[in-house]
Amino acid sequence: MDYNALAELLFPNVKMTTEDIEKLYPPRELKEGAVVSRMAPSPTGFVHLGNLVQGMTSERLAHQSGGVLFLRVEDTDQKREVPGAVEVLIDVLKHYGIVFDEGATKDGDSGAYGPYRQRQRKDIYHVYAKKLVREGKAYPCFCTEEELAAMHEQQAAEKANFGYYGKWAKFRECPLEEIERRIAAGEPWVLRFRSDGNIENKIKFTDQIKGALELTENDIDHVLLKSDGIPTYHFAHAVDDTLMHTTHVVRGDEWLPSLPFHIQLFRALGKKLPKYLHIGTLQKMDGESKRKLSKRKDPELALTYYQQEGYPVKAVYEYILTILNSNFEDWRRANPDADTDEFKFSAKKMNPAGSLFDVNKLRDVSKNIIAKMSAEEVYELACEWAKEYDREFYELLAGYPEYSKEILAIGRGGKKPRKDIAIWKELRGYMDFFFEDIFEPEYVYPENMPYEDIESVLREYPKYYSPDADQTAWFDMIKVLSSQLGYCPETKEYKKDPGSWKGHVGDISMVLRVAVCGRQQSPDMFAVMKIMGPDMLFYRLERANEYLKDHKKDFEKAL
RNA sequence: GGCCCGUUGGUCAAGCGGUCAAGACGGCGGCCUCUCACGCCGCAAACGGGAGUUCGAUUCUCCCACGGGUCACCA
Repeated sequence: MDYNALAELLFPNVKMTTEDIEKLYPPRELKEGAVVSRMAPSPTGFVHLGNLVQGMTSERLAHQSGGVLFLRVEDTDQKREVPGAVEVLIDVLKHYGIVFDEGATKDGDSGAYGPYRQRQRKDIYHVYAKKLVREGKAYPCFCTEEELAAMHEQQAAEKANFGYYGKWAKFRECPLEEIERRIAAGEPWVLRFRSDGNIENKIKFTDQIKGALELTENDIDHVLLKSDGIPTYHFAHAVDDTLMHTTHVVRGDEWLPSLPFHIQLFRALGKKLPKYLHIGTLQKMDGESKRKLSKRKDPELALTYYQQEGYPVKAVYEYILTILNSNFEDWRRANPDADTDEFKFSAKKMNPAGSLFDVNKLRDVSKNIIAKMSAEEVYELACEWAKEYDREFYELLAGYPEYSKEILAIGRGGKKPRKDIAIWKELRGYMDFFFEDIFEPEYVYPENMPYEDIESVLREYPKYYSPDADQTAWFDMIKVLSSQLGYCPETKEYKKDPGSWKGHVGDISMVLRVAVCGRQQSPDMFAVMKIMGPDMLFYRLERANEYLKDHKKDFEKAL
């Protein structure tokens, strides 16, 4: 077989050589040990947790080492591509703090190693393809989809391994004349790799995460170029990561099965293999068993889901960091205020197995992060979220900024900050009673209290309240009111001798809390009253009292 | 089915030949407290199974089981 003739037949318009191209992609001038890595997502319009996990790993490895992180869009599958997906992708990644040094941007590309969109690199792949053909390492295949499907069935029936290999590789030894004839007839073809592998052979390989691996050689003649001339992932990966001088390829371990093929490809091209980090895929609990998170079934896989729910970006980021490097948690405890970039990220600490996504843990991380924020910061982020997802609440926050911030400042700062909310979505429910417009009280009072006493508290309390009192004085007055009504002013004393009292000061406070907040849980009542001011406070007491009177019968029935 | 990866409490996980097998989340109980949220204290909870190697295996080897992934002109 005259491979040169075949190469000319297949790629008559390719004049450049690989050397010509490689001159355009000179080695990067980086210090020793600098990692060059990339994110290489396909633009399907769906950015998921896996993308972030992969992206964060690449980002840390690159930037921590003084290297380069770039974004390459793998748009080789035209069928699946969603219009505008690249923009969405860039926006979402930016939102999560992944900043690229070069690569695809919203208005084109930036960087010296582009283009960074694979469809625009078609000609480059063809130069390498032609070279492989000339060296007898690739050949055209004219099989139709139907023929391939029939082959698959046949293999299933014979219990043979699936794939285009050995005797199944119909066009592997096709004579040049036949190829010429078919091409002249306009038959579509794909370019296949001529594998020299044998499944009897094992190859040793060291993955940066999984460690020493023993893999079976690839004997399948995979497709390099599809019939539209666009490369498959495999071929684009080998060519691009060579030209762009990627040193570390970070990807999900669903790629592990194709690694032997990639190793072959790099060798066939005469290029150095990058280092690989195969990350275990994120799992989720599905009934009794674990499974890979799926785009179709699991909304929580989409990054936009976390935006909608109102998880702060930092929370998602830190949670993923704890999954990636479990010692991050310890580091965080030791360095509560340090920037996450100061944490020494290590590929060696990464778990070779896939981990289960744990919403509880995410919530915990998120609570801690929100608890550490200033009222100002909480306000800003909450507004940002509400503007998009809870317009009514947003109007209130934006309409009363100072008031809102005072509310958000309750129990904030100090050694033991309140940890009430994990996501912005919950903020409304936490502070709604501060706003008359969205106040929805549920008047449920302590069970041990008779109607008359509740009524007395609601009626009498204004006489005991002074807006100028400090917390001690404020509480002392509640104690006085308690005594007047026969309730023990000291909880401890009451517990020693419950028989002598109708109840204790806590019960009286609870009545006030229910009347003012419309529920049995609230932050510190002193702060609540102070922020509300006497007008609103007294109004709430009156309103509660009216409600109480209106429902006197229900109340007595319940007793 | 072939190939590959994985397997420490419910979950995330330390461990890298000798430990009473960390810690975190969650759960439960208690303390603190005007409720809640914190905080503090405590409890329950694990090395998938079987052979080896070894004085000694969670740790090394093999087999099995289970879980996962993958076998496209998708990435």
